[in-house]
Amino acid sequence: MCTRKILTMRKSFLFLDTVANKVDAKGRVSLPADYRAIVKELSTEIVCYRSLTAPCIEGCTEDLLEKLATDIENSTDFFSETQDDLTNLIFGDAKRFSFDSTGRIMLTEKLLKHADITDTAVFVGKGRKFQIWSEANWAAEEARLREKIKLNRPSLKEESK
Amino acid sequence: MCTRKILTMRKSFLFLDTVANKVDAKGRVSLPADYRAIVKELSTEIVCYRSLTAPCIEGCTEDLLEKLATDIENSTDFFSETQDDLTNLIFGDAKRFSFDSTGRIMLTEKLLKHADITDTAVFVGKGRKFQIWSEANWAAEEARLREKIKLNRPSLKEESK
DNA sequence: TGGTATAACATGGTATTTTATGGGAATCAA
DNA sequence: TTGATTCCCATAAAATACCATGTTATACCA
Repeated sequence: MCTRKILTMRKSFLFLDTVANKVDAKGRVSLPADYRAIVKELSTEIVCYRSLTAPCIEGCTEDLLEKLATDIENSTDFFSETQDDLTNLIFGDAKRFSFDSTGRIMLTEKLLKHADITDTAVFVGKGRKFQIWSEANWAAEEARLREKIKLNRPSLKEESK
Repeated sequence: MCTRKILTMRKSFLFLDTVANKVDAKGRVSLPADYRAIVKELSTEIVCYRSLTAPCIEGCTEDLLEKLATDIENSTDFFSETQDDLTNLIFGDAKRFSFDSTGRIMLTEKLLKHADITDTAVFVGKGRKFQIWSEANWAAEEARLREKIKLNRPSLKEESK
């Protein structure tokens, strides 16, 4: 409630945190309350699509896709042909999801299957976007990321010593 | 109180000092008054996440993360793999914390555990960020830091002698 | 300068509100 | 009808706002 008020005044629209919510028999999942606050504030909608690179669902506000589309329109050189292809894939796959009065969305079979999600959906904030993972896949992914950071930033390793 | 006035007039928004506050059974801790003044002044919120390099919690204003999100957006392309990994780690772990009318935030189990905090949280200012340590871990860390400085800057050793 | 009144703060406790989640009725399409 | 989707209600747990108190720090005055 406090959050909502502050979001009303400011412009901070970051998807944060990691939340695990249950997927019930009907396929319903609660969108984390913080995420809902963002959607309401921006008067936009949630859009989800299969991640192109990982076994997870990716989501963002429709606003962001709008921005992406505009960027592509306006600059021919900024986006490579490959990226253009990727964009087509995303737009083709993306679907709009609105939540009911209790804050739940209903993910499709296609998405759930791509992410190996059966009974629990893990929402992972990514700033302007977020991802939805199965518990097992996310555990593996997080481990991979933390390992990678250690290797790529020896200076950090040094500091922690 | 004097602090607040100065903050109002100047643009000095540094987290300073070291303050030890109690963590109650529910995980509530008073955010140091000076820190709260900064948050209010900037009309932002506090965001905390597990330090990547040390057994402590790290915190900053949401503004700072906003800036980071924008920088990442602009510096790399929409589909960059590095961007993907980085954003997952940072934003996925970060959580927004708003304090109640008495100035307390409620830290999560995950964060407290990472920092070995049970009953006392030590807030350590770091300028734009701050850290939260357990008493024991902070004592060790401070000793380590002071020792390191001595070795790296013999001139200081000379003076203190 | 010293002493006292005042305000701010940390902290324990309690009440109220959100939120996640299960289940049922209503709506709609095949 | 059947199967699925949307809407609404109920509830338990968790998060949040609010109240009260002792203590400390600050401001004020003699």
